[in-house]
Amino acid sequence: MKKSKRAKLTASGWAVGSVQDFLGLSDADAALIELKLSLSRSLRDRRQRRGLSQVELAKRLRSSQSRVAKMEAGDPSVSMDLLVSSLLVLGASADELAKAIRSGVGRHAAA
Amino acid sequence: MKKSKRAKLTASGWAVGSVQDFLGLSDADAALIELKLSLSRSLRDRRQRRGLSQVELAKRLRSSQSRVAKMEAGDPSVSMDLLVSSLLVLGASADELAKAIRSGVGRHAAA
DNA sequence: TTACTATATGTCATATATGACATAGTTTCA
DNA sequence: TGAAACTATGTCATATATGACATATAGTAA
Repeated sequence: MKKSKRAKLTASGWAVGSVQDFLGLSDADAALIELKLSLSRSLRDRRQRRGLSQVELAKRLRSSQSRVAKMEAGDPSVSMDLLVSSLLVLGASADELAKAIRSGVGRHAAA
Repeated sequence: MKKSKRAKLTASGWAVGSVQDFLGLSDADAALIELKLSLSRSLRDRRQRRGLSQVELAKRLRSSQSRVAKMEAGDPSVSMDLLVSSLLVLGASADELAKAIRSGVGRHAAA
């Protein structure tokens, strides 16, 4: 239950691998972070393609602009549930979700 | 923020579609639930293939047997983060995650 | 400059998830 | 039978996520 070792470093342009050792993250932890970052990017992409502002998207999600900003920034306080459900609200298909998953999960040894 | 309309009904053999109307779930909400149920099934599959008990898996996850049981039962109190990170700890690949995603997300109209 | 729009960041009260525990039910094997 | 291993379910204290708000920063146009 010490999943809070994450860092906004990773969201701010750091390669996860380089931070992983520094923070002592397990492979699975690192993979999860990469996955969520990938979903974050997908969300921003989709929103922008639709020409929506964060405020407009927040309204559709019954959330707030600040939370949308945090979703897109890969903030550690954002759950995968929120990211995925937001993508679904934006009409993301199973293929698109799967694609984001693939590009977000690095290879790691089986535990 | 009224996502708590879920039901264990869905986990207990009910088709999501039939419950969706009853609970007044949106398409995106229903898709998210289906997705999580699919991940639940994947988790049980993987665990059993490895010949692990819930207790043993719980130890690897630094969690408890009861939580593992809830994960596999599709309990509403279980987050997608926990499901995915558990699958990753069990060595699930990107392909396998993507597959679970695909089979879990039903088609729904773009919003 | 000012005013406006969009996005980012920090904080907080409340909602939800989590691990742990107790206990009940189930399966398996003598 | 019965005990042992496994799984399900309910509860709770604590941890984490959430929406909302304030405020800051960045860009744009007048």
